[in-house]
Amino acid sequence: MSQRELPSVFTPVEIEAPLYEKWVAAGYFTPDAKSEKPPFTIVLPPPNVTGVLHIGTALDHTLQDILIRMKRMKGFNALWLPGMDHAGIATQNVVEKQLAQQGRSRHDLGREEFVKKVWEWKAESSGAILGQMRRLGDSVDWTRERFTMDEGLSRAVLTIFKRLYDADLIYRAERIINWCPRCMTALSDIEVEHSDDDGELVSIRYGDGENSIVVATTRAETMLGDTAVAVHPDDARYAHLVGKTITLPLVDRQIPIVADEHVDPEFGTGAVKVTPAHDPNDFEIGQRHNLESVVVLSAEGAIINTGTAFDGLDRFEARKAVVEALRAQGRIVAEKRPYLHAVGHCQRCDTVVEPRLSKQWFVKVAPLAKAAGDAVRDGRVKIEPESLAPRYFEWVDNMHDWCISRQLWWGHRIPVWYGPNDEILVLGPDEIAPEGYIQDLDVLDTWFSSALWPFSTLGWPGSTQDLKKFYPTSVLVTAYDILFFWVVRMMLFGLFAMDGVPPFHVILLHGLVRDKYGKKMSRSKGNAIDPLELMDVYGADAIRFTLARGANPGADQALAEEWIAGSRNFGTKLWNAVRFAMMNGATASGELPAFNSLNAIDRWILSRLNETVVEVDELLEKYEFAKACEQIYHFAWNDLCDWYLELSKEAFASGSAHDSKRVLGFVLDQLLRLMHPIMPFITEELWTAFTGGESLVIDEWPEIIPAHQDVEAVKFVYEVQEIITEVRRFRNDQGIKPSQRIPGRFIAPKEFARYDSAMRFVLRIDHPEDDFVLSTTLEIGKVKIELDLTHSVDVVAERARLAKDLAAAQKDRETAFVKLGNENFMAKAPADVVIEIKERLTKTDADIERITAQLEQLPSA
RNA sequence: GGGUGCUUAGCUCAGUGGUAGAGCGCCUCGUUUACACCGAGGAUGUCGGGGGUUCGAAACCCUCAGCGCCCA
Repeated sequence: MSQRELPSVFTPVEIEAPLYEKWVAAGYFTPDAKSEKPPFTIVLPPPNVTGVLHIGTALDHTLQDILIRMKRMKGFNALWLPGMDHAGIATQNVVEKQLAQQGRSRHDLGREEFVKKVWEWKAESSGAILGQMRRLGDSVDWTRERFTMDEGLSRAVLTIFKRLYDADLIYRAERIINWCPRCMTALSDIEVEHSDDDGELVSIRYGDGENSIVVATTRAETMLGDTAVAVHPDDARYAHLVGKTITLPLVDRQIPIVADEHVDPEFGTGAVKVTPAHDPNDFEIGQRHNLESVVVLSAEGAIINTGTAFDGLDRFEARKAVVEALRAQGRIVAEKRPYLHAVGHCQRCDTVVEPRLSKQWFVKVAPLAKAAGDAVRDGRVKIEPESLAPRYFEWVDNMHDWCISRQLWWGHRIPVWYGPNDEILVLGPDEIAPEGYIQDLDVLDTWFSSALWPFSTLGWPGSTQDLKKFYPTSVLVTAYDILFFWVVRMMLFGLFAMDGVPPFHVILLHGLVRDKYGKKMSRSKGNAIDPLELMDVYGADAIRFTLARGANPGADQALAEEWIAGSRNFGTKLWNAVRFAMMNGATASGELPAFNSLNAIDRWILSRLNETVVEVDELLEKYEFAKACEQIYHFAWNDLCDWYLELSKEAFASGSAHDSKRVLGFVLDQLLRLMHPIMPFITEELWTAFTGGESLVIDEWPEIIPAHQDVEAVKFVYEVQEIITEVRRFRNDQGIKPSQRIPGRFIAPKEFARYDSAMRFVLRIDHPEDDFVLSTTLEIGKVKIELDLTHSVDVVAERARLAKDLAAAQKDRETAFVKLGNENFMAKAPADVVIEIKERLTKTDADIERITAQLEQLPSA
């Protein structure tokens, strides 16, 4: 196979896009459903159709791509299935904003026209993230790309809805739900984000004189909808009032005072106002005491139905107005302002969410959540890292019923028809409603369809070949903060729809990407990092390697541009190493020479390579991405570039490196394979140039060769490294420039003779000539090196250097000596530890003797 | 308020009982024909505080302090 010359400078942006297009065109990412190879499946947690690639997504995708590429190289029938969800609220918001610019609303268009507009928008402007995934190198199968609103996936939605309804797991009820007055829709609990906001806590006196009671609230305007005051049944302060009524100020309604166990007598005055239509706890009190629920807030968040002057006021204006009116009546007994308290915000638009009584469709979660919890408890699904499992249990074991109605137009319309006499009819995919029936106006929560993703994308409810082959999926990869958003929901529906077979074997959770100082990234703080900009500068491989290298199991990682530059530098290093190898005739073809016939340095690098392959393989299988990257980095940069190439240079230069050319070729070939899942572009470019092969994407994972494990060679090269490091240190301490050559004599056991020229080359020590004058002797282990320094030795520097070594040796000796003198240690420590300490004592004794002798030989300063 | 983490070199982090590590940063020297996106050498830590267990603790236990996250 022929080699292709590499340019001297590596330019990632020039090679990446063409390589990616080549891979896609060749169909490398498309698995064969008919293949007998074992399947390995990942479904991409569907990104939002309005979304763009941010740094957290880049991490998520990098980890998935590493796994899928490794498995593909290992011979699995690997499928990574991409697609997007339709993101009901977000998408509708985008299109509504566009309409608003033309001064129109969706109501001007009507439902049908509006939905058509959204589809048009989707066709033209959505999916930016898909293009960005290509830049990152995601090896997804584009031929299987799906969208939650596709015909097939919509069919899945209708099917599951009917099945759940028939199993009594979907119901309609009037409940307190989270309402976003801006998006004008109900939200589920997890679409609400709580933050501690400044507010006010006002204490209001209801009633007068003996028959008065003080309640406190942060939402004064809701008092207009109060239908009771509640106190604890054992609270003596209010015993005389329970059962009586009191006049609700401003509204002049008589409301009862009820006793309820759930009131905390310690909190505030021990009395609470009860607004059943606008507070979940109050709603429950209302249920228990048959209280009326008075809705006083409109969908837009304005006061209604009170018959007071407040009707029509926005809730926040009303809050002030109500407090003023009460103050005018002398009913405000206390005010705390600002008062820090938890306030719910709409995840999509940040508007303050209003709890509001309304009729919605719900999924009865308890039985499904029980199954989802059990699947993890009994080990059918593994959460990685295991330490995050409690978080999962905490969630599934306490999950509330799931409100799935959304008052939107973009999404799957709820497949429920209401008959003329209030009949309720739920229709499956191919069923048609009778004459006179009207379909529910609402659509389903987007996650209702995302929850089906692991099997709807494979053809369910059809019984397809893909479904048989690729379900259940192998691993689902996501950040721990969105475990609940879709992973739990996929579990709920997967177990239900697929007869108890969970949707994935492993849930792999990774952390969040933070800024350099571990702070959360945000646009407003200005510390956000845009992966796309960074890819322009450093290339996709650098981003991928950096993110993977920071990915410790389940832990957040800090990221800074400098670290990415470091990864780019690593790529450049590798590039130059391969270039150097090719210049020197390294080859990846032909038989590897018999291992035992090789010199120790070749055996050492093969041994280190094998160790690295074994470790990286194990680590990646355990999802230890950071440690795997560390191993690769260390092997490539330190072992291979710093030592092997340096120690081999002399042989390459003198043309005596026949075997080493093949060894180096083998090492690079294997290393590039090992790195390919993490840095696919540069490895592909180098490997195809170096080996002439077709593509690493579809080539084999590096082989593990136990016969290459050579402890003796590793030990020997370690000694060589020690010698070289010591001489370099001496040269440095003496202020001898790296380029200055020195005559010197090696006095060493014969096993070192073969490497004499290699060491001389690295150390720039020439063979002694007739005029050699011995100036100083270095002793390192078994080796003595006599040097002729034309200028005299810097005695002071040398004395300092030796004194430092002596002190270190003495300190080590002392530690070992004390241990060995400790009876308890000798009696209780394991034998191998005792032996190790004894050896340490012997070695330090010898070192001390040697260094002391050297010091004595030095002329006095 | 209930859970749950974290605290190791200037920064970001590894290290689950046997002489404290990595990357980046820092200091010195250096263009030696792969690479200055580089090479060589170097400095830097009472492992948050206190107590305990152990022959031996960064690691195990208790306690205090600080920071974070999730849920309410």
